[in-house]
Order: sequence, then C-alpha cells, then structure tokens
Amino acid sequence: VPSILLRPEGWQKDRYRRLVDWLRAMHGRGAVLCSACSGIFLLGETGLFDGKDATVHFGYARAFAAAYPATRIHPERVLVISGVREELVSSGASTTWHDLVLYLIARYAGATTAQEVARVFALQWHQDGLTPYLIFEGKTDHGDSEIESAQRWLSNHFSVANPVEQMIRRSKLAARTFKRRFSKATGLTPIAYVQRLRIEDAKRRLERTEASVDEISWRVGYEDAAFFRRLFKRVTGLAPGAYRKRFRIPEFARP
DNA sequence: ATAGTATGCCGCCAGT
DNA sequence: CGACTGGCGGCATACT
Repeated sequence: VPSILLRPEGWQKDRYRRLVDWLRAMHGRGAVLCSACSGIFLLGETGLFDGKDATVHFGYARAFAAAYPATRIHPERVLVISGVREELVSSGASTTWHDLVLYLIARYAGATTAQEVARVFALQWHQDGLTPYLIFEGKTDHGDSEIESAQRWLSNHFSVANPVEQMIRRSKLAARTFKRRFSKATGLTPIAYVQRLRIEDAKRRLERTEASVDEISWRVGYEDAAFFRRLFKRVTGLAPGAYRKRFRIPEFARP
C-alpha cells in the first residue's frame, strides 16, 4: 500500500470496506502486507496490526495513534517488520520506500541483488533512522493556560541561563506544582522541553548559517560546546557537523 | 576525559 | 473520598 496522500483529519474509517476485506483475505492466504508513508492507515483498517508494531510518516503519527490505538507506532523508525511470519512490513516517512523496496529485494532475491539495485538506481538506506528529520513542536492543546503562557515565554527565552528557574518564578506557582503540571501538560519535564527548543534552534542555525558549532552552542544557551555536542547527538541522533552536512542547502541552490 | 558544583527530578507526605 | 497543591530530601542529571 503506497502513501494514499490523505490528510490526517480527512481519514474516514470503514470507507474502503471491500479493499480491506480483500487485504485481509490475501493475508489469510499467506501474503506479505507492506505499507509506505501514510499507507499504513489502510492496513490499520484490517485490524491485523492490533497489538503489533508499525511505522508511519511522522507527520501522521498522532492521527494514526488516535485512529488505531491498539498499534504501537514508531514514527522515528525507517522500517518495522512484525507479525509471526514477518509478514507485516511498514515503512516510515516518504522516501523510506527505498528501504522497503531494498528490504524486499534482499528478502526474496538476496543481499547482493539488493545492493546492486541500490547502486544502479542511487537508492539509499536510511541508516541513521528518522530522528534527525523530526521537528520538535511542543504540545499546546492541553488546556492548562498557565503552563501554556510559560511555554509562550520560553519559546522566545530558552537561551537564557537557568530558564526553568526563571519560568517558575514568573509563573507564581510553587515549584513542585509547576513542574508537575508542566510535565503532565507537555509530556516532557521542563528541562527536557528547554533542551528540545535549544536543539531545534541549533538545527535551524546549522542549516541556514555558517556559524561555527561553538558559536551556535553559545547562542542557544550553552557555554560548554562539548556538552552541547553530546546533547545534540543524543536528541537528534547525529553530531552537529554531520547534521549540517546532511541538511544544509548546497551552494548552487541558494539564491 | 574528568571532576566539581548547580540544578532539577520525583517519591513521599501532609494539607486544602 | 479523590484531586490537587506544595514542602522536603535524596538522588540523578545538567552544565561548566
């Protein structure tokens, strides 16, 4: 099932009854079911992924989790193989269909053939996973207005020293209460949230400027660049230099 | 790489 | 009684 180019809010369950019945029947006769990108929504309809693992384009992860809560979804993963016969295969964001195709070729025709095809068609394995592609966006639909206003303040002040302490002081809430409510509302502890904002800003600077990693480290709020590098790698899966190399707009493409 | 200090986290518990 | 607040302290992590 290829990406069916749906919008998450446009997805209607039970709309493709005949197709889904057919998929289920084919599965019963031993077929391997595969999806790319948002195609997993259609496979989700079969119920075959209930209690199983799958991946989807990270942009649809929340919508998928809402529609098919029985499936464990891993949007940061490139390819997820599950089912007792390894017959339920899903691939994640957009061009991870490369990985899916190469995997299938390797599975049925051998690794050497897969490698040949990859070379001839310039297909790429996404060896580093999809974490480097993910964009952090804090949750704001939680309905806790005090925390929301703290988030708003933070989005412009994350690079100051001790942002958590400052944020708490501005909120007029007790520290214990603030931290508890912040974690509940956003799904992240205050410090973890600050780190995501800092790293996200650093990513933009790596993509769009020529600033050195040391300078970027300082600008997003870290005096110790060694610490920043370690943190960056932990959050994104890539070191800052490697990230820049991968995502920077090449010279010839700049206006 | 390492050491040292500061800061934050979280279970616990009492209070509202 | 349950849901929330908020102080305390030991421990972990963040940061320099």
